[in-house]
Amino acid sequence: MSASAYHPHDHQGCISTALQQAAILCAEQGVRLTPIRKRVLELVWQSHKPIGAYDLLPALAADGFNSAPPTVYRALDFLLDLGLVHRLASLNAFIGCSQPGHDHQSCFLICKVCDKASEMDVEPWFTALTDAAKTQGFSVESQITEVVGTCPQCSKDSSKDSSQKSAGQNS
Amino acid sequence: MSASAYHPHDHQGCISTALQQAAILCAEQGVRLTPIRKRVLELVWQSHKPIGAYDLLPALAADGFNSAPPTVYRALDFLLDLGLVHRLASLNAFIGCSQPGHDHQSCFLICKVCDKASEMDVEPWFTALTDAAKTQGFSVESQITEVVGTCPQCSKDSSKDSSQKSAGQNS
DNA sequence: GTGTGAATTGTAATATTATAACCTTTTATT
DNA sequence: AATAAAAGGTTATAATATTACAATTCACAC
Repeated sequence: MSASAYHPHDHQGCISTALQQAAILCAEQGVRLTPIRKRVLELVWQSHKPIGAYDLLPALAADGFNSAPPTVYRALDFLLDLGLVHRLASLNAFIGCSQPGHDHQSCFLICKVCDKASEMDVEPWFTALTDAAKTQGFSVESQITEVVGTCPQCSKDSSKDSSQKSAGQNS
Repeated sequence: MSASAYHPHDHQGCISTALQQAAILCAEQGVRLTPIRKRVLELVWQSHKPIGAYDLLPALAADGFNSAPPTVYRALDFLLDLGLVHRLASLNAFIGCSQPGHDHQSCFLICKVCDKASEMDVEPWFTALTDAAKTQGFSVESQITEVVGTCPQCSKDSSKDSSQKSAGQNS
């Protein structure tokens, strides 16, 4: 959860937690977490990096699900609406939300070396932006902040050798 | 310049200022502001809203320039590299930079009513963001923040009537 | 001022991401 | 079972962006 996505961790645990939370959230909202939606959420979480919509299609096909763009976009839209996944506009890719259900403004730290991304809570940042915008008469509704840099794992790796690109620290 | 983009203003002045600044910047950097590049910059500035790459093509064609996607993307890439324009990832659109040459972290306030966008300096809070990331071991390189909300002009308009979509306040 | 290499532009094709439109199936409810 | 709403299937296409390579123009050395 707060176990900074870049480090090795029990990712299977992350996935099942996410699926459980999703089931609860859908029940609360009275909406259906259908097999396709559930599978898409699982696939998004399974990826160690933000994943593109089209990258989900082969896996869906392999599972015997229908596999055409509208299918996956519908599922993603559903998950986005519920806040179960986020879309990273700068990457045209999707990532699981680590605090679904909490209506929060988030910020993504995207590592330019390993391409992984992690969500950071930025309530103070958001408050500052909102206030600053307000002094200009602009009323804020939502925001996306996407930060590019180097994650701790890759910083560490590069201080040792210098050839890594998403090597090692998986799952 | 800091005349909050949403309000009526001498936009022709904005454009010529931008072109002059661009010429200076290119001279400083020893790069060429060719006719195509200059025209693309002008067109981007001429637009009252962030403008898509493909929306630039007809105007280029009308000017007798070559008009194919690579042409405009090359020009845009050139301008992006120099910091003369920004790309708004959430809109797949481009907008002129109001402080070119100043290596700055900015934030865009995008009005969901009139679709115009304005750049806000976030240097003051950027430090806080960077520090927060640093406590997680993430070293920040760059950042994009795109805020959606309602601009002052549209807020004012909607308090009077309720049917406006980019009407009126042009140029 | 000519030759040379680098930068820029032209051109055609194609990749990638996302949506529209319409029809069929499934689900929940009566 | 009848019905309406939701979800999914299917085909086509829109919108955004890039690759690859050829032709041209430019800057600079000679």
